[in-house]
Amino acid sequence: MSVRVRMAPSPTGLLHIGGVRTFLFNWLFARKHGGQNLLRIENTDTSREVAEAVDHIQTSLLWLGIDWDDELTFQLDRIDDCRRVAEQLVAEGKAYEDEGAIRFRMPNEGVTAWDDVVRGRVEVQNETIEDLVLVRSDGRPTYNFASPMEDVWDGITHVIRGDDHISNTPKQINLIRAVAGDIPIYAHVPSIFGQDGKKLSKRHGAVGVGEFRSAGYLPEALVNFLALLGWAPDGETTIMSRDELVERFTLERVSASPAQFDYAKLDWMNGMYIRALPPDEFAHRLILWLGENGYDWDAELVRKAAPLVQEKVARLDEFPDYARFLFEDVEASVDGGAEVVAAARDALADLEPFTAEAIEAALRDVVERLGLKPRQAFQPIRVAVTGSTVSPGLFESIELLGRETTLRRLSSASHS
RNA sequence: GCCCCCAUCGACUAGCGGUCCAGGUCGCGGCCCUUUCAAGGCCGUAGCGCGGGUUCGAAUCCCGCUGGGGGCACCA
Repeated sequence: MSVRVRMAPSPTGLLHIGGVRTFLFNWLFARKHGGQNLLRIENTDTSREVAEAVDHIQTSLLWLGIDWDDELTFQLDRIDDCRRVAEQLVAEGKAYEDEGAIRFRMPNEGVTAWDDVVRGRVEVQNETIEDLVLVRSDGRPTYNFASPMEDVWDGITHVIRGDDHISNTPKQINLIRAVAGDIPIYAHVPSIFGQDGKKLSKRHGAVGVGEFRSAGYLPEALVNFLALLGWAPDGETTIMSRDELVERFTLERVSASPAQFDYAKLDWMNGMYIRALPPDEFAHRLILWLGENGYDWDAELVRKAAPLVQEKVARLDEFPDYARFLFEDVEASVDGGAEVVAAARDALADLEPFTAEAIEAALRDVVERLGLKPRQAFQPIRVAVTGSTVSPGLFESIELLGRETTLRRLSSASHS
């Protein structure tokens, strides 16, 4: 039997990173087995907000490269089918009316059990399960009715979802039995905590996919990182391509214990991916990111500046701080070092050619003449030219800045 | 209160009875490189929650405790 799984988000404003990790596991599992991965929106109304959220969900997933098969479906579209099933269950005596709602009769004795792929066998005493409301008195089916019914109708073979659904599972199993559907295989993946061990929330930083995107994370790095949260192929490998992830992923190796989201490690991994990018590709990503985030910096200049910062940044949003001096005026006040700054100005005034190599030779010459240590000499020049004590390589920076602007900043700083 | 789940360095994890005085990665500390910041290289730091069993032998199996988490809705 071919594998069929589903991603079933609620249409809320932001796609939570914890949910995305669960969806990623679905996707990896489906792709690994050549199966299908469906996208099913668990909506209960059709407001404009929902439409926007659905849009946002799709955009976010596609940005991460998590795609789906077939058309996406909406829970709301199947409420009539749900109602019919509920009526049938009432007719069969398996459900009953209760103050206008329809309730499903749970068995009163025995146990309901399943072999969870990540947790092993889970058993629940039936006497602890209350009769489940299938249809509310206003006629709308409940989640715990609609969701398992959709799993049956969609031919879902494996339900891979968050562990907050564990206690729903025995209810859903009993319901599926009652309608003579096939019980899917369940895999309950652990939740993700913030760095204080509490539930991941806003105050931990980014939690929505969009926030990670605008923070300058690369989707492939985020996917790699997320995959390793609660899953590991062997305990040694950390950097894995998407293909390798697909090839090596197994549900059996998903951990049962919750993981904390470590932003520092994500940053490290993102930096690894950035440095591994071909320079052209890095520049391309930068240009796109800058455009998405309100910078109208000259693309050609960005392309030239990109190689100077590629080794230095962990996230794309660090680029502006390094390269701003190339695009905007800077405050160049040097305190101390006026002498070397002035000498640098003179050395560069007529330098030909105005290349990093020649600039370095000229400046090193100045440093030697003045009897300074490189460290002491270059820092005032750096501050004068870039307006910051932290910058890309000085000589390359000066070449890119150009003679005219460089001289102006050097002059201005040496007179202050 | 009742039910269910979880428990290895600060973090992510490997480990599925002996090969583990516990391995990898991030972080952190030190050193090297160096025009700043990074990157890179090298070295180091740090852990099996507690108590009982089972066994010749336990991080690995069982029970209890403690600590976390989730659920007990006409929410999803």
